[in-house]
Amino acid sequence: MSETESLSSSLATSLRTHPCGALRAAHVGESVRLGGWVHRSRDLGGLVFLDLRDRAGVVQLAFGPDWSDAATLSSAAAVGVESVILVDGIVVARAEGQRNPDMPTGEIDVQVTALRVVGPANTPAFPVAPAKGDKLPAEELRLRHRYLDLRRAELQRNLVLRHHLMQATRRFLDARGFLELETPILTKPTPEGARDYLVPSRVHPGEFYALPQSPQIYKQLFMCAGYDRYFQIARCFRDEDLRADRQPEFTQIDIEASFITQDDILAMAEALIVELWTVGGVGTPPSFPRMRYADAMERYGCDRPDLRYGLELYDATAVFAASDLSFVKAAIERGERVRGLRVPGGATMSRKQTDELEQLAKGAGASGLIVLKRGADGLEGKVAKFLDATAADALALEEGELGLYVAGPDRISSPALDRVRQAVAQRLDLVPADGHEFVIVTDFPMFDRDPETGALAAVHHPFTAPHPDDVALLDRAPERARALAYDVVYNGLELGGGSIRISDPALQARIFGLLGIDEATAQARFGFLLEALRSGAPPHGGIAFGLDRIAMLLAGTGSLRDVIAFPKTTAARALFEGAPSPVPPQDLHDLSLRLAVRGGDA
RNA sequence: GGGGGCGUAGCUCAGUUUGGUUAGAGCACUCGACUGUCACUCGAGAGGUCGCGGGUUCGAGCCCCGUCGCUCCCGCCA
Repeated sequence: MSETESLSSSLATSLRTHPCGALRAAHVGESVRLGGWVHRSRDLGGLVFLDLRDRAGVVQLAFGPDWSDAATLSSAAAVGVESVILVDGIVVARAEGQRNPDMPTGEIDVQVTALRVVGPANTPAFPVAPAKGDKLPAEELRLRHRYLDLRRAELQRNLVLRHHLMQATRRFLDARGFLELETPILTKPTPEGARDYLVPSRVHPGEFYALPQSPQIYKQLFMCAGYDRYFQIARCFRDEDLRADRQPEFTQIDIEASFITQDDILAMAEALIVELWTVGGVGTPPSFPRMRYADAMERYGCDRPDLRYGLELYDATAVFAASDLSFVKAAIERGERVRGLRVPGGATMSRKQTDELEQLAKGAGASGLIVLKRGADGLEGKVAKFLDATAADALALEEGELGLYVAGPDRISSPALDRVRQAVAQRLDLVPADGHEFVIVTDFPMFDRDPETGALAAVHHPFTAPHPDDVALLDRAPERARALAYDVVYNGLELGGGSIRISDPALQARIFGLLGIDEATAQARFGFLLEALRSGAPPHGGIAFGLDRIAMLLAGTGSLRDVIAFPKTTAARALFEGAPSPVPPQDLHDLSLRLAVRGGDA
């Protein structure tokens, strides 16, 4: 309401006195001039009604012989939907029985005395005004005619929300002394793990810029330069395959600060998220629980656990070690474990449903899924006969419960049980629709080891500081060393993450060494960061949030395409403009490029 | 890179199971009627490369092969 009121005065121009959606009973008697799109029209013969729409809302225009001349009346009857018109008229109160309680402007009409069609519209490719029961047109059409899709109330709401989230972010960070600083779009190929988008240099034949996957190195340079609180609503680019929640160009709320600890960053990050969720109309607790990575993996099999429901994992190795299941005993003798979860009420699941769960577990690499139900007479299931009478109690299975177990190394059983847990929660409808469960996961490992090559890779990125207690582990058992890295998790989704960075050049060199990056390579790839670290680097760290995903969650939509004005398709195409596209041979020549594939009809 | 779904009028869909006359419906559109509608109503009309290419067949929207587009998922995305 307050937004509509403030729009009312600020949107007045030489061509209009009010935005359409702002008119109310208080305006009755005023002469107004309006501009907008014809939302719908109803021609009753002697009377014509047009619904006029702008971004503030919809108002009904009334045309009639007592106040409109014949020419105005006939052009009102003839104008097509989605045409842009300018009208002069008088705001009148509607008679009893003619009011529309479903419209904010439903108390009044604008009796039009003059009409000008300034932007006639062809019949739109798909309807902008929703009819009850109408399905959305195909995504392809919506993208191809994006200017029409963006006219729809739903997308306007989403983009307005996105705007408010961005402004709230700027206010919040500005108030805390953060400087909004920009970083280049044409950059050097980055140490991130995703593929880079490359841009050929005309001036330097054979050389390329990369579009940034994130401003990571630049924000550290800002810290070294003494700009001790930085933020940016930064566009990032990654040339990887798309998903409903993944676009090749996306926006991060990128934050970095100096002279801080992990707790400082996380307190600030919590407060920002609380602010954004408030803007989105969703209440949150003032601070979020913390969970160590190792605990998250042990209890949920996942580094971003969904805490809206229980179904925690537990260790059942001892029970199965006492069984006659040879394949399980063999696994246990190899030092592996049996872990699983109890599903209250799960004994009602059909064989077909539990088979599907097993397929999920196998799809995640597990060799199988042990399914046990506790009925009135004890354990049921394919392997029940290999377990003794005390097993049900030892497994803590109550009557009516389903137990699901995976034997194997944790690196297999965790992801398998994670999938099973999520699937069970969905099938049994255990996920509360209005649940809002945050958790901050800390103490991520520094490295993981490539199972084939045995090489270490940075879990976060190569500039992440090790946990001070684990520095000694770096040489002895680097895969056990924890990092000062953290993620903010909401309903099982990663909102953002970050780390404390290495500010000691000697330590940074050591980490590069562990990652197999030799000095020459390090110098070539990010020498300028190393030099900065050697030139007086403050302790610093930061965090980055996915703005698109946050907007998507708060808008209540399942697709990033609904909160991005001009998104790409899953094949990374922009259908409205037809990008990417072949370029004329001359352009390639100027860039010293020759195509190895034949490119289109250019 | 792999797997699933979808593609028929401007839009949303039916028709494909079991090949057989001229491919239908609702909305939108055009024309006509209508002075209080708000998804106006009523009457009439126009509108089709069944995504594209090839094949099987006397005959293909329907079966087969290929291909393109959109979408969901796996891989991938520190």
